[in-house]
Amino acid sequence: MQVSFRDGGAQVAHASLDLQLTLVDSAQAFHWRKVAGAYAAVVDGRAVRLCPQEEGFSLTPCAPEDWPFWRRYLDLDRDYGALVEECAHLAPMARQALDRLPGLRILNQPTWEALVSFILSANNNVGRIQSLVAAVCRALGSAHPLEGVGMLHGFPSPERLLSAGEEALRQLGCGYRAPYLVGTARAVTEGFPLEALSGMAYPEALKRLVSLPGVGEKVADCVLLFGCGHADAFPVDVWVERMMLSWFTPELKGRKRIKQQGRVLFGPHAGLLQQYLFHCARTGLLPLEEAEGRQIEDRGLSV
DNA sequence: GCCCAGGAGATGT
DNA sequence: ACATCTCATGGG
Repeated sequence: MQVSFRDGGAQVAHASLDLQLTLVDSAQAFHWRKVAGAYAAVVDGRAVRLCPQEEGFSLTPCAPEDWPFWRRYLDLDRDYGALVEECAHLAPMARQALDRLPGLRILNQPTWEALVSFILSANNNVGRIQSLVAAVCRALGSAHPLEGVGMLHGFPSPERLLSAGEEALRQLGCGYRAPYLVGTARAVTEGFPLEALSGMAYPEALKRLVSLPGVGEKVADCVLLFGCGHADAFPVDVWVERMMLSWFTPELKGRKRIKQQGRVLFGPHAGLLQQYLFHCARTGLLPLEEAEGRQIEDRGLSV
């Protein structure tokens, strides 16, 4: 990987990052806006535009001192080839999922941003999560102008969510998740150790997260995987449940047991593989065996 | 109208 | 421990 800085931005030569797949289609983040073939968002207060280039991508603006942040966010230091080798012994569907999605990387998002996103994701579909996150950020997040893009909005701080209140969040379309967001924001302002989660052992970090309102085991695992660097966290939603039953462990009942099985089968990077499998199942890229009473229809996921 | 969506929380057994 | 309900909201 080679990086050069000019005109206030960074040019990155990197063969293995698919921006559309990683930032938009794979549903690990919901706030990236597509603008004329590029991708724009505010992350941790930094407005940026990512643009695919021949043999890599550009990042604007990006001062040299900001580069380590984005490098970490995009998980560019991980050897995804090693993940493929780790999974060589697994069932064919696991290797196929990895083969089918070159350039999918697992983001390291700010913990608070992942937490807000996945509280809003509960019993909701990807398209609506995207528009809901956008509405909350636009109404309550700080505005950042970006040349060639217009105004971008970051995630509102815990203090801002708390002062906005439940009713304002309902007005924005959060529904019954509004009080969850307010309660979690309050806990964070009162000292919940968000930044310490990445340094805790997985079971301890999970226990802390599920103590927050609106955070059950699935949401907690998403926050740990996408926002705390816990690559062994294994979120089980409806798609992962269907996928596991169809491809790996038929007749295993209950998401708790499916998660346990996934963690044992797939090992310390189970969460990374989970994301490949999740995307293949949800988009129909790899075929799910038809379950009782459910037709596999063609879902248009143009986004 | 019904069913579904990267579920969580409360209640009952 | 497990099953069942309800909770907003919008799209198919």
